[in-house]
Amino acid sequence: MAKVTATIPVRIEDECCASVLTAPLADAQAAELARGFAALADPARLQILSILAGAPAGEVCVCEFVEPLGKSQPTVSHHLKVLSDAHLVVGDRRGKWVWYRIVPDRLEALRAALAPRQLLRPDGTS
Amino acid sequence: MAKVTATIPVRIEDECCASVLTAPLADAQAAELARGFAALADPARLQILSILAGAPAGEVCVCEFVEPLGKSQPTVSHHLKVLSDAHLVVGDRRGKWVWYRIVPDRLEALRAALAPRQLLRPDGTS
DNA sequence: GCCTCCCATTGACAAGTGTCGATACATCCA
DNA sequence: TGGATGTATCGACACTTGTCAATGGGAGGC
Repeated sequence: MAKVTATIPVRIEDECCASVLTAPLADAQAAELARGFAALADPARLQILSILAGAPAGEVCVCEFVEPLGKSQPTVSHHLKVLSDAHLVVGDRRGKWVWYRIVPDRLEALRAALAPRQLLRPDGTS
Repeated sequence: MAKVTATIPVRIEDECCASVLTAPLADAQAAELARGFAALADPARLQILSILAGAPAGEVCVCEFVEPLGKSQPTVSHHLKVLSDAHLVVGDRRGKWVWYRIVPDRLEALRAALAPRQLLRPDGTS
């Protein structure tokens, strides 16, 4: 926030675009957050996270996703890669199988970015 | 969650894809959440929300976005429409200008969907 | 060695998205 | 009524994304 002469309802006079509002959320931070939310912007990927979150052991074998999602195996693998690239999940190979689990910190960071008070301002530049 | 024979670490025997995990997050809910996150999946839109969140009066005139975002007016209008369609913001016309403000409930709903315990399970089907 | 199984990658395609210039619409003022 | 100003829509474009069939690669069993 920068200089704002009228603190409250800004009279509807003749000047609307009074500059104000310096750099909001820095470009780099906005881009980083956007990448995270983009990874969440697909039903299949949300269902993957849902399945992972509901798994008793906290991790699920890749083959467990194919049937519930109703997608082909390459498609499932693609979505897992997107989530993995976004650091929302990590995979662990054990023998023939690969087990994925959620990365709680990353998810929490995205959740925190939507917090009411410091909305989208991880640096506290409110 | 449905029937799971082994409650904990699922032996690495020979059966991996043992069905399990019935419908996770329902398709409709997943699609709805995905639409919400898709609206957040763009740096320009996150900056718009950031500017709105930082505005003293909680609302900002459209023209206030153009300069800080560095995008053309039609592009800004487009992003506002995306946020509006996702019910993340609402616009209010006053005279020549249109003032936008955040819809807290909608944002909170998306944030809640990322909560650790009931992760992505708004219906509590954990 | 070879075969089988699980998963990842590639290639290709349709569909969706971000962007801007041009234009239309809405409102206010003279 | 006409012009000026703020905002939304349209058309077009490049780019990205979700999807699957086909293929490649790693691990275990024979």
